[in-house]
Amino acid sequence: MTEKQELILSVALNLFAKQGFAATPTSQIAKEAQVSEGLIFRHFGSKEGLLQAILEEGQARVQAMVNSIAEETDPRRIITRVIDLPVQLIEQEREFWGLQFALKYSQKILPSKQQDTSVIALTKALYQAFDTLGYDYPDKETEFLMIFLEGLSSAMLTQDIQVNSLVRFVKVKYDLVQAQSSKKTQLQKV
Amino acid sequence: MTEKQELILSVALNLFAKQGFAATPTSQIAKEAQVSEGLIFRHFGSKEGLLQAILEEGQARVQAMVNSIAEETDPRRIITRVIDLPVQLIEQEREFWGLQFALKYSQKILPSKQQDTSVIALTKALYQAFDTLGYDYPDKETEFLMIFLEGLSSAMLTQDIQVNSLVRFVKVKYDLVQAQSSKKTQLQKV
DNA sequence: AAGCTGTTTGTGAGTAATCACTTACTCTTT
DNA sequence: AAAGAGTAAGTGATTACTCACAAACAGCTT
Repeated sequence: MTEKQELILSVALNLFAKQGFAATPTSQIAKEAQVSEGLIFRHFGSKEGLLQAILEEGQARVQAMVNSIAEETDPRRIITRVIDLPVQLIEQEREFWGLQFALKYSQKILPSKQQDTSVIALTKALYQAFDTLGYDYPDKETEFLMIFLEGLSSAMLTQDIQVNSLVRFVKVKYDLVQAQSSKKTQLQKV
Repeated sequence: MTEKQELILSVALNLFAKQGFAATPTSQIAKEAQVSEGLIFRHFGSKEGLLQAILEEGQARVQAMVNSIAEETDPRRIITRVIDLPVQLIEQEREFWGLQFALKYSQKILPSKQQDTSVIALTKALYQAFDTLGYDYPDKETEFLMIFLEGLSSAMLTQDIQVNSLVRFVKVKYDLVQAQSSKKTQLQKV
């Protein structure tokens, strides 16, 4: 991977996230990366090939974090880390996730099965955690939390929300941390 | 509004939702609507004007439903109807909402202040409902539910989930309906 | 009814600009 | 000297949009 190759990837990610894939011409990528347009096609074959390279690079980093969560044994730690995961990922790579979410709604782009397996692994870990903790409907509880986290990710990308206080609130609900005041807000388990 | 004008709007919505705004040429819209390409520009001025017309048309329908919820007085009915709203909207106009979500992540398109005011009105109604019911942190509770509903909408558009059972599960959590079995899963209020 | 007139609706053939991509070539590294 | 990295100048196809003109329709006067 040469310097210019990495530069192209980074500039392309930046522009795809900002303007959208279809609305970003390769000529603009070349110009801002200060390379010839032909180099993009030499390295990545096509504009779609460039997109795929960007997506695969980002996906590898996710996989590592997901695996680490799945190895966890303490159910409360699992739930905590699943909640923290999207927040960390988006704070680290906001542009990448903005692009991911934008692509999600255009049925043209293939979702690269790796992403599915990540989500499935996370779902399984969460289910076992809720089950171990004695929740009555661990499957629904899992689905509920996963969908909330999808909304949280979306909100982080499109609005500016106070993530920390909201995450704390959620953790209190799931009895993962103590409430700050004497009042209680947690979910009732049984 | 002539027949062909409505035809253009409907075909354009269909294609924008399926392929994305930038990836859909006006020539394709004209072809599938069986009108001359010039007619699109006669009626809507530009491709962006066409998009705006589509968005404004859909937004009017939302406003009516939101207003009706805000007039509600019973807090439990408010929460129930806020939860049901996105499900109904997406079931009625899946393509329109697919387009809305896709546009959300491309910073280019203006979000048409009307959408903001709808969300604000909904947020206010929800806050008052939670407050009336004696929830400890009605603001956090509101934010939490709104973000979950954003995730629910997203999930309805991109996966196929069993919405009904999930919505029921949520309503049990908020004590809006009875649990089917003797087990309890609802949120604890105080 | 019939004719006249102005406005709106609609068409088809343009247009310049831009698109993704290619090719012939040079430079750099080993 | 062989191979990959990099470039500049193209390529035809496609893009959003325009324009000159025709058809349809409305109202108004005979």
